[in-house]
Amino acid sequence: MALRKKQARVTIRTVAEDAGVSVAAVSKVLRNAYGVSAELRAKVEVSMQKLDYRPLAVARGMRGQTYTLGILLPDIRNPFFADIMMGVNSALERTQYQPLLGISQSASSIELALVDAMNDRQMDGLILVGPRMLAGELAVIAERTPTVLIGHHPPEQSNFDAVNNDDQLGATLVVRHLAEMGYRRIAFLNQLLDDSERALVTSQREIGYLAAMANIGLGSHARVIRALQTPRETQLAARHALQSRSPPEAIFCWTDFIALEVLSVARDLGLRVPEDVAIVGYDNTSYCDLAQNALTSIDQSGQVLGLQAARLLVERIDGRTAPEHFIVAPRLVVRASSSGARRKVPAE
Amino acid sequence: MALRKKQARVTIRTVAEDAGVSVAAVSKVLRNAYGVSAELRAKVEVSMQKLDYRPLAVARGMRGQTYTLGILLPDIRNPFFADIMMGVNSALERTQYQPLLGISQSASSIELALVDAMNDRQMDGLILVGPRMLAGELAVIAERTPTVLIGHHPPEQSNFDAVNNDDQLGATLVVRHLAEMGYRRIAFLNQLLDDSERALVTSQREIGYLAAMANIGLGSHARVIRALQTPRETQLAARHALQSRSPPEAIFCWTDFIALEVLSVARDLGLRVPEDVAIVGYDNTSYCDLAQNALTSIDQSGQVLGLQAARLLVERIDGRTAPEHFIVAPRLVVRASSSGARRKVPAE
DNA sequence: CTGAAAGCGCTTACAG
DNA sequence: CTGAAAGCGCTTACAG
Repeated sequence: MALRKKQARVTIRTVAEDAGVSVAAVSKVLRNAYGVSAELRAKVEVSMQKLDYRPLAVARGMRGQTYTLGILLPDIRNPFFADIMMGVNSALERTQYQPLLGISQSASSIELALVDAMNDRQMDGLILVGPRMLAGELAVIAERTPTVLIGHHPPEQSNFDAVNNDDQLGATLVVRHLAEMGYRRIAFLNQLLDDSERALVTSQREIGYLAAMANIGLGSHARVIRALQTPRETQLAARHALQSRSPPEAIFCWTDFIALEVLSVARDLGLRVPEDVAIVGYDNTSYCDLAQNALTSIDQSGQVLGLQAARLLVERIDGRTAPEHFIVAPRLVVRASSSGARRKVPAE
Repeated sequence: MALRKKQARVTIRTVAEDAGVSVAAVSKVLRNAYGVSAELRAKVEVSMQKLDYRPLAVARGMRGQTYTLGILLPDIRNPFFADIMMGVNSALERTQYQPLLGISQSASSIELALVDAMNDRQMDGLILVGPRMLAGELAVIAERTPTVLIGHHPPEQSNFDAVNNDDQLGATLVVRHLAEMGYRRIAFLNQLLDDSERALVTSQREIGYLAAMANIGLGSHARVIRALQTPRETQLAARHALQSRSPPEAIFCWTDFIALEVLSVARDLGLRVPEDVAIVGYDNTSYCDLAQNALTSIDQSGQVLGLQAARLLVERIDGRTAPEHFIVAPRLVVRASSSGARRKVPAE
């Protein structure tokens, strides 16, 4: 008298029997494989519909694909990643692929463990957002599973695809804008990184920042502040810089998220923004638009990045091996945090 | 000459041969099943280590568990969910379970599709955060898969567990606080919901708000504003309310996220906060602490909610069937957005 | 305590 | 174009 759960699952075999065809035939219809007549396909589709058949991804994965894509996010707190996910979702909407997310909390050890966990679950492909891993580790991962990176500038030759905005250009746009507004002591607030992380977008922004400062003759005013990306460490670094003997006139932060913390510190110190100090972020997340923030930022079109990454990944799963690198142009969005103040143009 | 990929995967059979035992024995060690001698276990563990064996979750799932838990988030943009995830992760850290996230964008149709996708992937259990589904749909889901809800108050009898903060009490704390500060025309800004969504936390907050207003004699001042949770709709509703003939003196928003939009509108309208209008949120997310927001809010300990949900889910997977409902006490965190103004205590 | 065999629900060659 | 059979890597009864 086994009552519930005993309503025998609808499998590919049930469908085959109902349609009066072989199991292999149903499998072919499922995969849109070639070599099935229109009539057979129609019969099978009717039965699938009637029986409300759902293929078990886990079983498909034993021989073929799981139709599951693993998305690795460093940090769910940064709203920029929501934009990326919107793009990924819309690219995958009409496909059989289902994106599933893992959160690494920006720790490379967790990243590696997550990739292992995703491999154990036979993900068909991986999108890694801002990974902290070493180049060698990335190569090993991509060797096994089709992989696309977002926010990580790859070496010349790689076995994965990459999608980025032009981070050096983005930083250049910020520096030029601030210089035009009359700011000279422009600092860059970056994450605390080690040498293995030069490929990260934030390093690229730093390179662009330093080059732009030099190019417009402000090289001697360039100053990079580094802090772990916790609120506490960020605030300490900002407070320290703003209270130093020769405080920056403007602080360009590697992401909006951090810029909001700096804005908070400036307010706490009684500084006027942008009169006493200008603040600029990166990513143009939704928070920039709020009147209490009015944060100048660089729009790098997170949605486009996500969409392109998903598109490239599916291509790669389908067999492409030549690496592609998709680059989006950054766009400066000026708001009150860096504009409107009456500053005199620097003497020189 | 098949070169790469041909390095034959290490399977349970490889391990069995290496250890000189049966495949079944390795499986038992893997599952910590009873009936294996210490020596056999030791031998197997040495071989697993040596061969760097990783069981394929997908294959395990064919007969047993996949050791994968599906977490359904309505919206990755609300930073409150990051707190929940920290709790989930820490509860699962030392287990074999891997949480994987799906984002529903607050649409019940996507929620249902996501649950289907997760079932196709044989998730061992589900944590649904703030689901919009109907009670009947939830019951069907929980019948099939062990399920825990966060932020959704369940009916008396249910076949799933629930973890919540006491939303009615939270709303009461806010109303009392605002009344004490001298505000009388206190409005509540809620989502636009239909009747089937009474179980949602926001509805519970509304009930608590209305009851508290009545209890302290402000019933005639109670006013519920409803808006879709897009920035645009939220701003329109806030603007409309604040510019009406008898604008609210305080606006209590169902979540921080929305309160920040209202704060922005108030600033845009040239209103002083909290002198002209007080604003209060819910969730006490990290943004509340920023000086430019200084948002009074209710802390409902997202981390604790996530931790307890994961704990209850594992218990349920292990066989518990009696439903549990875990409730966290809300805590009011007062900041400048509702305090510090010199308001006279209401006449009566 | 230990192991040989069947089976989970699919896909993949391979015949017909 | 169609199908019977083997197999993916595990777990589950069931014998021994």
